[in-house]
Amino acid sequence: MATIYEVSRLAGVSLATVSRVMNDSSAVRQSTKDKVVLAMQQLNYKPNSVAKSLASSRSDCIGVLVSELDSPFFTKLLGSIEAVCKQYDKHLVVTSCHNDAQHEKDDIEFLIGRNCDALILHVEGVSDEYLIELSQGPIPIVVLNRYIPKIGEKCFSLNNEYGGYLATKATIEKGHRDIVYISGPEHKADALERLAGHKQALKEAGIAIEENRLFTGDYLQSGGQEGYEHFARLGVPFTAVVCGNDEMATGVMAAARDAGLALPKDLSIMGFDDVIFSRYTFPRLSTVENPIALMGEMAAATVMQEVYKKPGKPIKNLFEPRLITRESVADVS
Amino acid sequence: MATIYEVSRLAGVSLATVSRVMNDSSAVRQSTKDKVVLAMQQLNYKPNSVAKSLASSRSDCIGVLVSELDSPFFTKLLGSIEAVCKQYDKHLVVTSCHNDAQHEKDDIEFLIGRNCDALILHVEGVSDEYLIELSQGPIPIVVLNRYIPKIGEKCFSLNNEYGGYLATKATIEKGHRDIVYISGPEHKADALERLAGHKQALKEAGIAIEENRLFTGDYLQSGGQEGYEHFARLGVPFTAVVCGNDEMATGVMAAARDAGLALPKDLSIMGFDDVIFSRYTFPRLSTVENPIALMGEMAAATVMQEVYKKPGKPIKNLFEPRLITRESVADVS
DNA sequence: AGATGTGCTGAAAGCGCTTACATAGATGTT
DNA sequence: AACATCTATGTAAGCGCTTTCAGCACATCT
Repeated sequence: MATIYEVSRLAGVSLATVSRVMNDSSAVRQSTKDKVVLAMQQLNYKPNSVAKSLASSRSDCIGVLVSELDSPFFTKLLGSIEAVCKQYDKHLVVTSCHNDAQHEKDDIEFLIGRNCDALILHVEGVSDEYLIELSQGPIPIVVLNRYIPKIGEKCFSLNNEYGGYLATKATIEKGHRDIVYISGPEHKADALERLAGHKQALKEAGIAIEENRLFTGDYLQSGGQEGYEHFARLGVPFTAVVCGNDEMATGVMAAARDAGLALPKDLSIMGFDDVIFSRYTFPRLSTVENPIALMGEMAAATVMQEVYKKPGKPIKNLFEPRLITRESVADVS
Repeated sequence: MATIYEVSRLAGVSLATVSRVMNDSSAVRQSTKDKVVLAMQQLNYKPNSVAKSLASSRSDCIGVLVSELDSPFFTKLLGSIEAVCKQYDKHLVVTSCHNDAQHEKDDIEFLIGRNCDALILHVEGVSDEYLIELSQGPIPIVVLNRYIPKIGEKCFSLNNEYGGYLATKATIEKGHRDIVYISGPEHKADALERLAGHKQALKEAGIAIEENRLFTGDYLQSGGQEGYEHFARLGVPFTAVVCGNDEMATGVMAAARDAGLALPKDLSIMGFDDVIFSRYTFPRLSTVENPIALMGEMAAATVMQEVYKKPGKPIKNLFEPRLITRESVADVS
């Protein structure tokens, strides 16, 4: 691999000039520029971005930290972030840290050590305080799916509580009163917020909130399956199950169908997130839209504007959920 | 950020010794090591991996290039690659290049310039020759979903033709004779191979291969939808549609259902890949297993063994598809 | 006693680039 | 003609590490 030194030799100029041509960081006479460009082509010169990064303490890389890689949720997120970055010629260093605070910290430090220009974080293990402190450090961060008042302008999140409220309210409006809820894991803030919204809707409708109508799942299909079986075993009567996310909703679908139920006639199911496959299920899943892609886009756009001073559209931090009515919730009124 | 220099000062040793402690690259007396470790802790020292990378021309990073980020296929792939890398403390630099040869080349060069220790490539634009040449360069590569004889041991791929054969054969065995096929894009090798397998199965069964029973889609849901509508408009009779991948199969499902058909009674549908949501559909999709996760794992394992000299299980390069019989293909015999 | 080896440590030369700062030449000003 | 002002380039000092080489202290062998 040719280095800048060889280019400068061949072109008969100094290192500094070559560097200036590469970055067009200051004026270089056209004739000189031509010589340099020619030399670069002849040597098939490719700048070494590691050296560049060390010297300039910039990297044109954005570190992204997500909980998992292999879920439709993160797929959507990553895809949208990448699309924005690509547009501005920035690159992604992706790490996934499975919800464990220490892992998350390690990964964040790794990304910082990589000279990432900014960090986009979807973390659930570390504390608010840690993130606040981090945000005061030299490297800009934005956080996804989490709202921390002190650094609100760096947070991109959904009004989960309202989403949970919408889901259950819509179910009630279809005439359901015997509703069970399958929540996401207790250590996830969004799961708790959605649950709070659910309870709010029940309360407004004057429906009692009973502990045996709540099951805590894992946000995976298996959680939905277990939840359905749990309630069936318990013998509580229910005509609808509202789920903390779409994956669990499909789990319920599978389990209910295995139990011989016709959907949605015998059982109504409500999801949350509107991930890609929710419109492929049968019956197509009624759910709450979570504008994940938009959030990712906004997060990335923020970085472009703040860190790289690129012009851009105004930024939006808080997203409102929207009910998506398909066919999985039957009318029983 | 503290640097190695400050650590060496505080510990009263040389830079070299600190470096040796960090990497335990050669013997250091225990008492010296203790001093260094203490100093590191006191200064909360974090090594700068960019500097490390420049000095050592290693990066502990593996470059991954995929066509898209936001598809269940790549999700599965990335997830499995990441899992292996994490185990060995290696990191991923992910890029996506939307099937365009020039983009792919640019991205590959970017990754090389990043000092990636190895490249895992899922590319469809660049030529075999380019990849062969690349593989002779200083940086090791493996290629996914593509078989290039000259560098066979670096390729990880599925026997797509046999998979296509299995899918159609299974459909025929259920008694179908009027079968249409929705293929993936013509520029994708795997799409063509699957189609070849399909034709082979037809031939064996003595079913004529007709051009108007073939539609070329885009591997997306929309392609399935368009395909169904195309055939419906054309008026060719068919009882089954075999699809180049699961996403198009779900597209067919949606379109067929919109047209008022009962599935699978009125129309049988066969997919390919067994991506995550294929078991969530209704009827659950019969498909061909594509061990994507396993392929990713093997690719990553190869890198660990070859590049980092880690011990590991034997590597497998060629994968055999397996029929997964669910409920989307009805028996009409 | 001298030769040889062994274990640990330090000095210093990079890795390939950026970026003050200095400088030389051209131009303008009085 | 003397000076200031620009503009375009070069010089050289890093960025934070790794790694070769040499050297020192000590033990071991003849």
